[in-house]
Amino acid sequence: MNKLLTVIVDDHPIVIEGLKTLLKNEDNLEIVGGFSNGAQLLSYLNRNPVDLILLDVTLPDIGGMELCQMIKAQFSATTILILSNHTERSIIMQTIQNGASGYLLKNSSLDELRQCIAEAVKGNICYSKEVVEIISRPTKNQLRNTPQLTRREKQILSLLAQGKTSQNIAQEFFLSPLTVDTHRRNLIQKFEVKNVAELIAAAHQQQLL
Amino acid sequence: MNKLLTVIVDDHPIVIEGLKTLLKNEDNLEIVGGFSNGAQLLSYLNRNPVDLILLDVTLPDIGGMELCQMIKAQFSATTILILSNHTERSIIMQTIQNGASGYLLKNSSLDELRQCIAEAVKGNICYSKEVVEIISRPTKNQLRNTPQLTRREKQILSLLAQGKTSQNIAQEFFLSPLTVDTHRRNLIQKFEVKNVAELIAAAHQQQLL
DNA sequence: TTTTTTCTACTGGTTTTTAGGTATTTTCTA
DNA sequence: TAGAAAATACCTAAAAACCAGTAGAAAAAA
Repeated sequence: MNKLLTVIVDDHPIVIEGLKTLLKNEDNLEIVGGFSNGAQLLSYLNRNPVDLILLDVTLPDIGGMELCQMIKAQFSATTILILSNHTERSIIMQTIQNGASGYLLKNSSLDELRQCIAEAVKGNICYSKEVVEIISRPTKNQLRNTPQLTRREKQILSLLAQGKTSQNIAQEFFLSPLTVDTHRRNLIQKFEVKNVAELIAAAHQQQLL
Repeated sequence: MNKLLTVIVDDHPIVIEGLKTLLKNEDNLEIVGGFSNGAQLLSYLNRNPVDLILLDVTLPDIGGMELCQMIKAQFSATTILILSNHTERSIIMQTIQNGASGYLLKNSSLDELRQCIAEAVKGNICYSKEVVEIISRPTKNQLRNTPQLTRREKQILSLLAQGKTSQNIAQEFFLSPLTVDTHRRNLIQKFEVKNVAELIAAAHQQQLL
């Protein structure tokens, strides 16, 4: 079996060097490059085959998220492992949504790194222990103030998210526009937001849309 | 080591029976119950300890998503594995966001099921092969019509999602409200939506917020 | 340095939302 | 079956959003 052609992308040269040293004795992979920004990485990918990318999310020129998407769009066979210090749930979830095969914190052990690499190239998705902890603990915000919505309110919320006006909605449900208005106002009250725009954002954050 | 106390929740009794039969020879787990709706499950959980739940997302009384959240809020030690036929990316991602430890399609092999259970109780998150495939392929929709936003537009989009009015935004950026209005209109055009509410929804779907 | 894009700002008019309420009927549910 | 919750509907008036344009200055790209 060929060695995994691996590149490291991080804006701290020290991290790149550290990883190179840590991984140089692994007999199943070979570090073929280290880059400190997204542009360098992309230009390398265009000229050379790469199996695995260890990617930091904070880069000087481009967000890791976008980069992730771009790489996956062009080089879908390449596996991406995120290596980051961000402990926010939403960021972790986003990287996976954008095609990453795993997420590790930078203080992960070499063992964890090894294991995740192994899983990732097998096609699985893998997180380090702490990351799983973050993912599985429900955001306090999320569960605490999730308003209890009635059936009608849910229906109307969903149509509002489709850009419908009160009149449109009223027609769909054979209601008076004034009624829809009332529901809309109750929604805004329940979510404690200022207007429909913020309402949609809040509803989205709480997975209600 | 004690056997894993496992319950199965599915609205098709046949599936419950099938799983019971398949898993009855596993020596590390014991099926202690099978339920066909969410209410039954919750009432059982309130009286009995359960380590693992094999959960279908489509139930007659309550959505699997909500159920997942509720279980995790009350019984955080219980591991949830989703067993479903839905192949939509968004649904899969949501279950994980709601605290599930994995996702399997119902046509998964017994081996995959075994492996996922093992991973899940170890605290990892695990998907069957097909599911990983679904997750890693970028939604065509998502990449295709993601509009290219300018710096200002991004800033304004984000404030709109916070329920700010054009005047508020104008003040924050020392601009004329009319200018903000223009940007807002350009955003609505670029996203091909009808108003700000739909704009926020669209932006959210494309991970721009 | 020219060209293009982005940012800025305006006019004028229409539609919709938002904020303050009130009130009746229907539907759960205890 | 009584009481609570939900759904329905209305009024008024101000505020904000939306539509359809135009156009100069600044910044970035070619």
